[in-house]
Amino acid sequence: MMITAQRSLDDIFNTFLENKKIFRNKESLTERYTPETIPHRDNEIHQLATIFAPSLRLEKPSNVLVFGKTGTGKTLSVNHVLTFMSQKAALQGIPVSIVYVNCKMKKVADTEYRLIAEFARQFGVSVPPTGLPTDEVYNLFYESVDSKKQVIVLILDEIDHLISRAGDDILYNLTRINSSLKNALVSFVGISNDLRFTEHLDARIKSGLGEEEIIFSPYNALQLRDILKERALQSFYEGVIEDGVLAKCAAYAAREHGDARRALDLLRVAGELSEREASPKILELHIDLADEKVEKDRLYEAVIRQPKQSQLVTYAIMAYYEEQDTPAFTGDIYSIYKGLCESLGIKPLTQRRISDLITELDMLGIINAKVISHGRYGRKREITLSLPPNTFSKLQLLLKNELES
DNA sequence: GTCAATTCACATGAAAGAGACCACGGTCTAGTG
DNA sequence: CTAGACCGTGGTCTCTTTCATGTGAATTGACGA
Repeated sequence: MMITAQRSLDDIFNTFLENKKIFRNKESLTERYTPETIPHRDNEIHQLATIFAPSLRLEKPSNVLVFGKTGTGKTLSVNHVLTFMSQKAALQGIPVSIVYVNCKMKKVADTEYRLIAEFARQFGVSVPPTGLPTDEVYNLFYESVDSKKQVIVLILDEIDHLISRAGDDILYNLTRINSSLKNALVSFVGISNDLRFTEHLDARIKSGLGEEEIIFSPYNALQLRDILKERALQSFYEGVIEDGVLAKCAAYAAREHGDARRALDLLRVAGELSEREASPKILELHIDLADEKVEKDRLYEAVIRQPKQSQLVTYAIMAYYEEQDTPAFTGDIYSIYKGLCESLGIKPLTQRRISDLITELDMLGIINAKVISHGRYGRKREITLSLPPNTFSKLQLLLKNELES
């Protein structure tokens, strides 16, 4: 990167043109891409298919909960099975509809109202983004769906997110939808990243929603390598990948928790890096660089996208560590934060709120916060920055600009 | 020395408020024939 | 007479504040050996 910055523009474009390209089709390394086959998921796919088969006879399939860490192919497999099934149903003239909703999408489906509204919308009813009572939206949904006998499968991706934001009443209402419908049959697929997600649920909901449960275990390094091999075939030209690169990439991703998405990300970024360097091949070195870059970009991105108050807190934490080596506690951070607010002319939030913001930053991986009891000296959160040291100053500058604007 | 009570400095929960957004229905106004 | 502008009401949603309760080990102080 540093090298390219010093070369003249002409040079850069020339080398880019002259160089043999590395990517054949970058698309197949991105998240949007749906592969034809899903390696190492035969069992799960088989289970899913068995569960949903009854819908082809217009019987209500069981509700399913699908668990697994990110990048283990949950969404992919579910979509794969259900699209296949709906195509088959369409051929035979069987009324089966599949609706997919990602509950994590902000402003789309992260509250009860929006979720039902989104369902209704997918069935062709126009629902205003706000303003209606929630049961009104339920009624609109019922009307749109109940006109004829049909099977409907609602996929709720990242359902744990919905629950944590909006409580589990939603699920209770959802599981009772069938009793309000005369013709249509509705069943649910809940997809969750959190394995312990059902622990906090009401028992009735748990049994209602989780009639069947499927667990997607993480990929191991070997399986990841298979996946990478397959995708690499489509996305890169032949011979541009040095031996051992895929294995290393797989090993890096397996080190986290067998996240295929991350593995593909790494490979893509490594490809981009080597292309930029005008290297004819992707080398193992590029995987290392990519690993660093992916992590760094994620951090920057996360910090920049925070609302102003969270950024202020982050800034306060960095300011603290500029002065001190001892670990920071909530009280320390709060007083720095208050000082910052004063100098910027912003009304400071209460400590209660800051405490929550710190928890959020921790979950995003921007900082580490651990509750430690210091006995007589209280129970505090020990806050440390989880930044590689070389990113510190850059991030600080970035934040400063952001805050001043 | 041992043990339970105390204590600190917050963490964590619950509830409710503020302010933004929006739909709907009713009322008012200006323009039209 | 009617289309459009303009309220008022009631709804959701996010971010906060307020009030209340919980927490875990260092410290304290009573107790007995």
